[in-house]
Amino acid sequence: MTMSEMHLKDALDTLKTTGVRITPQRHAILEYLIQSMIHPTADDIYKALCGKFPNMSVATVYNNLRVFREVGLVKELTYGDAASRFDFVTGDHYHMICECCGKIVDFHYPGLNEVEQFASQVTGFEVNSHRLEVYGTCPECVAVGGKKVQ
Amino acid sequence: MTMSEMHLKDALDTLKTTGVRITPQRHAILEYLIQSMIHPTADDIYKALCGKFPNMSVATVYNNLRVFREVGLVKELTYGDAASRFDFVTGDHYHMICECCGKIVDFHYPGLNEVEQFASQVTGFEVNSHRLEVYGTCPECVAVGGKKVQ
DNA sequence: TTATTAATTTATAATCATTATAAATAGTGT
DNA sequence: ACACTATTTATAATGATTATAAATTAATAA
Ligand SMILES: [Mn+2]
Ligand SMILES: [Mn+2]
Ligand SMILES: [Zn+2]
Ligand SMILES: [Zn+2]
Repeated sequence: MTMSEMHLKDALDTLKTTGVRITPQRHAILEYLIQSMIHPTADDIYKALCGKFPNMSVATVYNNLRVFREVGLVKELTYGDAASRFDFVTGDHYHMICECCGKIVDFHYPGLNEVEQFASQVTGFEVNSHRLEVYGTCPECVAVGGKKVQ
Repeated sequence: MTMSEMHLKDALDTLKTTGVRITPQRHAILEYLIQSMIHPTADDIYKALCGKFPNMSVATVYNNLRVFREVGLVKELTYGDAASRFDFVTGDHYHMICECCGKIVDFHYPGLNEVEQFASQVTGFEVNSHRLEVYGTCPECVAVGGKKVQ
């Protein structure tokens, strides 16, 4: 069994135990998210699957992404004006984002617990989580001398 | 001269040297941003000033916030569905955000340069900046047993 | 297998932050 | 005060996301 197949099986199990029905659309969205490396938007997913599901509504994609987020299968990466992007959850990692072409690349880094603790002490908040993104220019965009777009 | 007055003077100087005209609306928006502690949305600013400027358009607020961002006077904090919030730039700092009431509190922390360097090495990107936010529950919301809302 | 039932999907309209447009107005240097 | 142009205003448009309600279907038990 490949890694992707294992992730899919685990995800379907999670849905089953959470009492969420497994529909062909949900199956396909999960499958797409697991194999995708691009951190797709809802519309990316819709476009990728509307060949297989000609009647599927964008609302279905949004609805299911919300369901997946609520049961912890998916993380939503939100940005201002631009559309949210979705990341199938496998483990903690951070994102490097190209300000020229929008590419998002994963990277792992040993936790930032000390920052969380420090922030908690100095603000008095109870800490739940944190979000770290690094912005820059990807090698491809550097090569063609790309300028900041988004 | 108070700190706020100095910030305002510096900001107006920046506009002058950048060739951006100083209008009453711009003056008022800057003044409001400098004294505000709440990291206001464009609409917050609009509501706060439309008493003084009964004919001002929301578009004016948005336009000027973009101008201020472009000349480096203001940072835009973007979130998914929710409206952007704006922060008058005085120095580098991070944000602690209450997931219950939405409050945003500043905190300072010695740079995360090593994370930037690490990320650059491992991804091959040229790094420009990073964004770190810590999420949790503020003391007030903890006191009343508030639950996660946004 | 079939019937039942509630969850889900679909189609469509609504929402809401933000941006675009064009005409009216006003800041700045002379 | 004048001329030139940036800015403001009013309004419409955009685009991502959500709401609604009717039609469909997954899951479960008889
Ligand atoms: Mn990722
Ligand atoms: Mn701040
Ligand atoms: Zn790039
Ligand atoms: Zn709070």
